[in-house]
Amino acid sequence: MLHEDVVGRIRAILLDGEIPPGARIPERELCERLQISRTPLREALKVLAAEGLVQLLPHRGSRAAKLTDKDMRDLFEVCQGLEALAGELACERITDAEIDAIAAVHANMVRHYRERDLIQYYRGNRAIHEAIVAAAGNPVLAGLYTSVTARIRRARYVTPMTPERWAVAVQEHDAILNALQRRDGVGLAHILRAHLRHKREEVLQAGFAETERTDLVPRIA
Amino acid sequence: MLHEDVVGRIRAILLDGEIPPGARIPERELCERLQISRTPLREALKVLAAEGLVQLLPHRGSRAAKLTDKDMRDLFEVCQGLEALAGELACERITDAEIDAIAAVHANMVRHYRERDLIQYYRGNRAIHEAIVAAAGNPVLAGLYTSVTARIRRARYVTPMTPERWAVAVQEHDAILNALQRRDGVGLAHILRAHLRHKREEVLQAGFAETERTDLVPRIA
DNA sequence: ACCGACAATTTTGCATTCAAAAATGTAGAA
DNA sequence: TTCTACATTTTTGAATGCAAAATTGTCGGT
Repeated sequence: MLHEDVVGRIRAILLDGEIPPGARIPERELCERLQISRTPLREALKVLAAEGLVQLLPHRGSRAAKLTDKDMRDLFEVCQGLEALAGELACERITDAEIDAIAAVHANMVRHYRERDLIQYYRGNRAIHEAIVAAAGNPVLAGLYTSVTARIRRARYVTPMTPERWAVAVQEHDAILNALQRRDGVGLAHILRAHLRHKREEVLQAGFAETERTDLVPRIA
Repeated sequence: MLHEDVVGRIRAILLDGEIPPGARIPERELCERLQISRTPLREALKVLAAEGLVQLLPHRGSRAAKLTDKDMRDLFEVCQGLEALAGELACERITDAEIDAIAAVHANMVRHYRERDLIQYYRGNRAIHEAIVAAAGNPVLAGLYTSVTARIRRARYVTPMTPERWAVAVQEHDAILNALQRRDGVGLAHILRAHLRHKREEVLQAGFAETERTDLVPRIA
């Protein structure tokens, strides 16, 4: 197995929550499962630690990183900035065909909304955001976006929405598509930021952060 | 030596250009120099590869990454986005004391400009940009900024400037400080973007990219 | 002399091994 | 019984060893 594949496999395990945030990462088990020895596994863990998905504690092994409220806020904030930038660049560079493709995904997503199929709705939703970033034609930006969004993926695409919030989100997506079609970069950036700000507020309100707050858990006695 | 230190040492060696872009990274030599074995060295190289400073070629070792014109453009583009975001956030969160500190560095930098001391000018320049990012109070943003700017540091802070361009850059910095003092986030974001766009144009014009363009080098005969 | 095939050497990537550190378990004293 | 000191076990972090791959060097054919 290639180094990048090892990193990818472990990343997937972490993102799927198979090793939940805060849990210790069992080196020996993962070695058996991936059929590799500790050397390449540990190389991968250090890479993932640099990405922020793994927390390394010297002489105490590694844990799946846990996000505090502050982390979540910071990540969303950066994500807003990256998507806004992507939106502006995309409007300069996107082709008509790419816009049409996004419009199709959008229409499909709206259908899923009408059917109240949250899973499928989120799938389309994510595809649209990623397509906009891809259309920006900037691999550096795309790379940062991937690593930042990976860390908030679960919060962003799992949180249930109130009917009101969901309706607003769909409206925002109409506006996003509209700005794209008009190639209104500034407008698109604006909408994307608001869209993500709303999502962030929702996520934080839902208390989706992963802190255990052991300091608030009273000891027995 | 701690893992993070190993990464830092090698990063420094690469950023100093001691191993120039495109050159092979001599594993055995580095091991001796850092007094470590190949295992921790290779862990560090994988981390640096994930950062974009090192290029790994399967079964062919690692090289110091080389930036093409496109890479340079992309990195500057992202840097613009990050600094603009940092500027907006900084205006919301910066304290009066922090602004005063930046104003002091600014005054000093202007003095170095009058003395035509490019080295010292760049030092202050960089300190100001970093202080703005720090004032944004977002460690995630700061982290991305660090890794993106590391890759363009040499291009950004070594390129000589024409007297005209230098004068304009100083004016832009006046405007940056002014926007900060007025806590005009939108304005600051605007100026920072323009400032970096100009720098990027300058760098690209100077042909600072690190591509060898072997395809353009005519063979003998 | 020049090119290509084959052998020798080097380098890479990973498994294994080993010492040090941390975690765990145990026994004895209060 | 409960706490602490000590021994045992486990886990971590790094060095070494080994097989596979790539590079280099050599030789024979043209």
